[in-house]
Amino acid sequence: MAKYDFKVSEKKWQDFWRDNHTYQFDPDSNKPIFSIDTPPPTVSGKLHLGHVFSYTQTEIIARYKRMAGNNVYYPFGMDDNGLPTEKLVEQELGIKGSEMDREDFISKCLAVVGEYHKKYRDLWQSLGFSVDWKLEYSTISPSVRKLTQENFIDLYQRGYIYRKKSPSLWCWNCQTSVAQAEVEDTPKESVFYDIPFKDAQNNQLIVATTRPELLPACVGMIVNPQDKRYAHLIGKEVTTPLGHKVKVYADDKAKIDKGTGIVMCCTYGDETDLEWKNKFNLEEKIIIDKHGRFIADCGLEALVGKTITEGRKSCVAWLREKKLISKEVPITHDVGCHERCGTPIEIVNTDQWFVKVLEFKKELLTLGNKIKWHPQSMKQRYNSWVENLKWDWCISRDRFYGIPIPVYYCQECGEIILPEKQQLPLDPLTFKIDKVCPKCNALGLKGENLVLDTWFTSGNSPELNVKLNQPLTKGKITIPMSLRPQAHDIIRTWTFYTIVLAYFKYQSIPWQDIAISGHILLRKGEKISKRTGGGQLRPEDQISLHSADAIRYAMCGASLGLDAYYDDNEIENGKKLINKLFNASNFCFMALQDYHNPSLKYEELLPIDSWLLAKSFDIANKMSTYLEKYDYSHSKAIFENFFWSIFCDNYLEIIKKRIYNLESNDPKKRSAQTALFYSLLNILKIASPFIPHITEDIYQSYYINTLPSAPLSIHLSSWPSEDSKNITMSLEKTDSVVSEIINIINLVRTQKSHDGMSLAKEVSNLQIFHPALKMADITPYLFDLQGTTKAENINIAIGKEISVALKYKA
RNA sequence: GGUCGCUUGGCUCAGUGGUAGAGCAUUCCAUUCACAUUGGAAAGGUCAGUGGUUCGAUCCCACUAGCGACCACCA
Repeated sequence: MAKYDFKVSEKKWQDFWRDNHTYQFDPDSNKPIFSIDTPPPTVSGKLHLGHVFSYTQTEIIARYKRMAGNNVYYPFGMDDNGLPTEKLVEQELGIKGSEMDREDFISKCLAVVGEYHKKYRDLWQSLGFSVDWKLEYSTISPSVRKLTQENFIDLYQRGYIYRKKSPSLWCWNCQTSVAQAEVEDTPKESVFYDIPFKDAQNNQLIVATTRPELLPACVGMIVNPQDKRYAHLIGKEVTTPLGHKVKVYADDKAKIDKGTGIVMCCTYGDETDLEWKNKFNLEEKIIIDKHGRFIADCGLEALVGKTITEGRKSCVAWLREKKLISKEVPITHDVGCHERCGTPIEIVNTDQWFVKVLEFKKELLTLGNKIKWHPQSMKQRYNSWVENLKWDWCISRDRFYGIPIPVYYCQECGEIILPEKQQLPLDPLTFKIDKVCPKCNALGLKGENLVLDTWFTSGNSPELNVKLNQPLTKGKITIPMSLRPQAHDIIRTWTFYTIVLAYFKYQSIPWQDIAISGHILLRKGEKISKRTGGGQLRPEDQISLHSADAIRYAMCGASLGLDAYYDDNEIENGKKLINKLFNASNFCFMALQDYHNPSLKYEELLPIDSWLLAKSFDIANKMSTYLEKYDYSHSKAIFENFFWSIFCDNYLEIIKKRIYNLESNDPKKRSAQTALFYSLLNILKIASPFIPHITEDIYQSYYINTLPSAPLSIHLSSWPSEDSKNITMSLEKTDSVVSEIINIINLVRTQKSHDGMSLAKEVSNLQIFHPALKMADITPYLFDLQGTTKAENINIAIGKEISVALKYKA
């Protein structure tokens, strides 16, 4: 018998599925629709094992749902614009978006992105994902651009989007504004500098700060209202080391026990400074520009033109020289940094566009409650994010490769002027619209140069699925979709933004269910990060080394939502299972050589055969219960136990004598064959969502020709289901006896093992002692029992406990 | 600081209000009739700690400790 060669077979069946459109969405089907809001991966380089982990878990669900009678809508998208993609292109081509014509840069981006589409698609296909590739979308495609710009205009006109010049989160390294969700706390080494200020009486007043370079931007001092040390200063003026006079204010946010208890408020050191500036109506002193450099009139000569880091050094040097630092204490503290580049986020006053979210917290929490979360505990992350929002969603980015904000300004009065919807998609930098300012009648219009946060597009993925590919879906996909699968790191971005946009556009939840997967870790505590991408372990290599089925198997061992390790052991187990399935099937087909005209009548089966078959349906039911809850791991575990332990180790051994020793027309043999024929089919079906290639291979080698009206692919067959009466009848009648029979067999095996005998050692007499079973009970199993134990004679007698005594043949 | 989750044999993890389970690792035994990517078996745990509820707690409750994550703080 030829060995199973996954390298040949996996490719063969992937091609087969593609050529036969096996997973194509059928808009004319009457089956209930199960629609999956697949995550469009960010095109930012290579896909890593983290992606494989999360997507495989969804893939299993898609396959199960299809077999369970649903019309599965399983599309694929690529999020191929925005900052990560831009950086990829800049790195790959050695160019800078900021140094070239925007249109030219974008066309270069599109070319690079096209190559990555293919790479991504190839990887997914090599894992055997049952995606309908005709339903692919890209977030930079013209139709998505149009839809996104329409949405922008729509939400702007309905008052959900506004433009404002205000201090916002800014990454000077990436030269763009960022949203709250893109800020990541990172521990940074720093130093607390004690700097003397002076009060009106010329008394020293020590202020501790980690950001001495912001001294020139100090516009106020804050103390805690309860702090007796400084109570006398509240409302008075103090003098900074630079000679500025600033007033002292009281606010609870100043902690008595932190630093020296007195804080300088600078525009802007952090978000609290912004709060205080607004609360006490302080002036704004901007000393750092958009590029993160100190401006010419920043107020301290030593800082001019320097970056923030250099500026801090120079400032400290300057202060030391003037003997204005009384103490330096090194500390490590968390600093909000840009998740993409690690640069500390600054607050810079710029014109940006925002989506209102702060005033809708209550509604957003209500919507979160209407969605079913799997696992449920993940909802808490969404809740705490919404509850703690501090900024409206900043959707504008000062970058190049993204969907342009479709807005024009009157050059005379600055009025905002929108294009017509039929003109979309457009780039206002190059596309001229022929409009007169409605306010001042001026003619000259200037296009907006900001582009949209890519989440503004991908956060609308349910609508993309509804509106794109209309000829293929015929409007059958609706909101809410059935399922959003994703990993837990993007709850505060993708989950949140999608709920926001679905609320504004549809006053609806975007999906019924959300299934949150965990992360795959390389070793304890070692994440596959956005920046490092899993080191040497490339999915492509792992697949060609171990097979797609084995990798898939290894990816679905951990419970939904839990992080897991990338474990060689699990891959080995997967390979063993594939091998076992192949070999067991070969045995079955050999046993079925003289089995023709399959038909299933329970009354024609021996008890153990109907038991096995009923058991296989029962297992399928149990798996189904788990899979309906997106619990692939328990489902896999009970499959494996059934197949390996019950089917292979016990049942196949039990029936061997009937297969080998009986004539073709013997009803006892035919009974075993019928059980084999149908239970192996069930086994292949229930394993197929997990290991689709090997199961298809086996199915195609036998069932396609023997099963009446066999579907073209095992993946188009239906999940095993049987009249529950047949299952319960067979199981109730025989379950306890069969488990006693298996017990007896195991006891004999143990005894032989204990006696140092081969399991094939012939036994002249097997004496069974059992508290309840009588000869009549075991008679239907006697033939099998003889075959399994190699016993010539078998007797049973009453005994306190179950036990066996063997008399070996000489 | 707040919230959520976790703590079970050497490792990775299931699990249940009624004498603890799996896989891997370890040790021993078997072998030619599907499979050495095999089969059989042994050894290995006071289920993190303390207290409570209960006839009975690994499971329910409270507290404590450790780990992880999310959120907040970050002068």
